[in-house]
Amino acid sequence: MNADDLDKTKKTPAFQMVIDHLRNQIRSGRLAAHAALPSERAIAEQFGISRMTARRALLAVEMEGLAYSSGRRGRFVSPQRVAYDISKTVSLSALIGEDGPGLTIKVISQQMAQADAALSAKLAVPEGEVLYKYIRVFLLQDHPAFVEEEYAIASLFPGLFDHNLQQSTTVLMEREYNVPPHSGDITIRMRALNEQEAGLLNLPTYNAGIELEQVIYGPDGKPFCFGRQIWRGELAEFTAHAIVRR
Amino acid sequence: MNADDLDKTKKTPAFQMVIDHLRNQIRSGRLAAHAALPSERAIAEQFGISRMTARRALLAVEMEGLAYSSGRRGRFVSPQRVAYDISKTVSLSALIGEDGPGLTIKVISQQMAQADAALSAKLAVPEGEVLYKYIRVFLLQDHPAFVEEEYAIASLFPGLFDHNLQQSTTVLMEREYNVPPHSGDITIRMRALNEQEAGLLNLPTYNAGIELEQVIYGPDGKPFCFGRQIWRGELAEFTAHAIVRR
DNA sequence: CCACTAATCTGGTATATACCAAATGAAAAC
DNA sequence: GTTTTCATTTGGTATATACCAGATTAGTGG
Repeated sequence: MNADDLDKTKKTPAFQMVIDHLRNQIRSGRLAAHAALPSERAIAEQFGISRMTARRALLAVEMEGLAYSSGRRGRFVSPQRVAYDISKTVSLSALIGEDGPGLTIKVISQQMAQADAALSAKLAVPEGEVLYKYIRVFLLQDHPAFVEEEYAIASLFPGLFDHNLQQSTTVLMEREYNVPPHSGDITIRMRALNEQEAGLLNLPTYNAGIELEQVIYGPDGKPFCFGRQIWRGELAEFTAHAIVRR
Repeated sequence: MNADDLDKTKKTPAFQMVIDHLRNQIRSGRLAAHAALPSERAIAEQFGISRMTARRALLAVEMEGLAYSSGRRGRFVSPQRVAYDISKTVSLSALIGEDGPGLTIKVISQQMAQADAALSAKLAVPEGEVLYKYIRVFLLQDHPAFVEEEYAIASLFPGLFDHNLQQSTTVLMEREYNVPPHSGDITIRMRALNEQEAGLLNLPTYNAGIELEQVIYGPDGKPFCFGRQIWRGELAEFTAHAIVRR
């Protein structure tokens, strides 16, 4: 498809037609995950449009989750979404398996923190309660999937920071502290990334991602951990099995 | 805040600073839901930037879910998100209550359809099985929240289309056909809107929304209904309670 | 006061151009 | 063959301008 195929007499904007073309190319399976897409300038020349219009089409395809931009290196075809059953597990790394072929966890920061009003409500602790706070990036095949900011009640997990946080913390908490996750309260919404998240996920700050917040409860029904994951929108897929209550 | 406050010697792009300003204005609560935001041209003049840059900031704020654009009428502050507990109910209208003060359901189309491969898999029926297909928009206080495309097995609901579809179909199916929803399988992801969806939700087609797909099962464990809801991203918030299984 | 028309405002689409800065590839030097 | 430097390519940011078309407001006439 090229400039001759852009029917400019129709009502369909040029950028839409380019979106359709790119979408078809990606969805056809002809391009592998992480395969490079043509540059803004190449598309502009190919279709006889301005670079800004080409850019717009590429941004839309990114928005659709079919592609991602990687700094000045170019844009690439997105890998498949990760299906995460939120009604069965509260730990993605436990789900995928830490020894799975593609999962990498990077610790970005860790520190002691004190519960503010919001956190004290989430964790059912008094304001000022000492918490562990750690921020990590989860990468799948070296491709950042989501950023997680998590808080754990310090009194329940003495010496938590002496352990390697590049693993499932729920598995760690169960193994080392005998605190198994029994249930979780989860909230999912779409929102924009902040600067740090965007930087860690290699996305512009105004991009939208999917946020998954969860409070994890132990067998005694008390919360012990609160986390926020912000996912690249094109990678996230959450499933659940619901039993209807009346 | 105006042009004097845009510090152009810093590294922060102008559009980011305008985003921050708009975001603060909206989040401060000084603007009510559905209050008008300044136009692109007004912001460009106020901050001494180009209209394209102003536009970019406004689009980002929309993307963040804090505002929505309404044709050529302008941009407005988004209403609050609707929290929808997907682990308890499979019917949003039943949740909100059809006699609730703000819910309106509009039927966009209805027709008989035949199950293709994908639908036959979802509904556990043979390909070619006769289905009801209906597309509806759900509005909250006259503001479109999501578009739903739903399929129901025709043999289970004779004369379904003789009923008013401007109501909860799960409630209708239980009341008129004694087919109560027992459980559901739900999938949530982020994707771009197609043209029809975008038109119905008053959004540009390249905008991302949250898609919620669900298969509804009766007490006999057989699926009877499959639906796809595509939500305006700024309005959706899904919650769930998970029991951890090992 | 109401209806119609014109003017104005709004967001939407597109372009050409300019510049920046990170990343990559090619060429030159050791 | 390896390292360094330069050139090119890439996405990112910004601008001024043009035009379109829907929506609203203002003005005019009955």
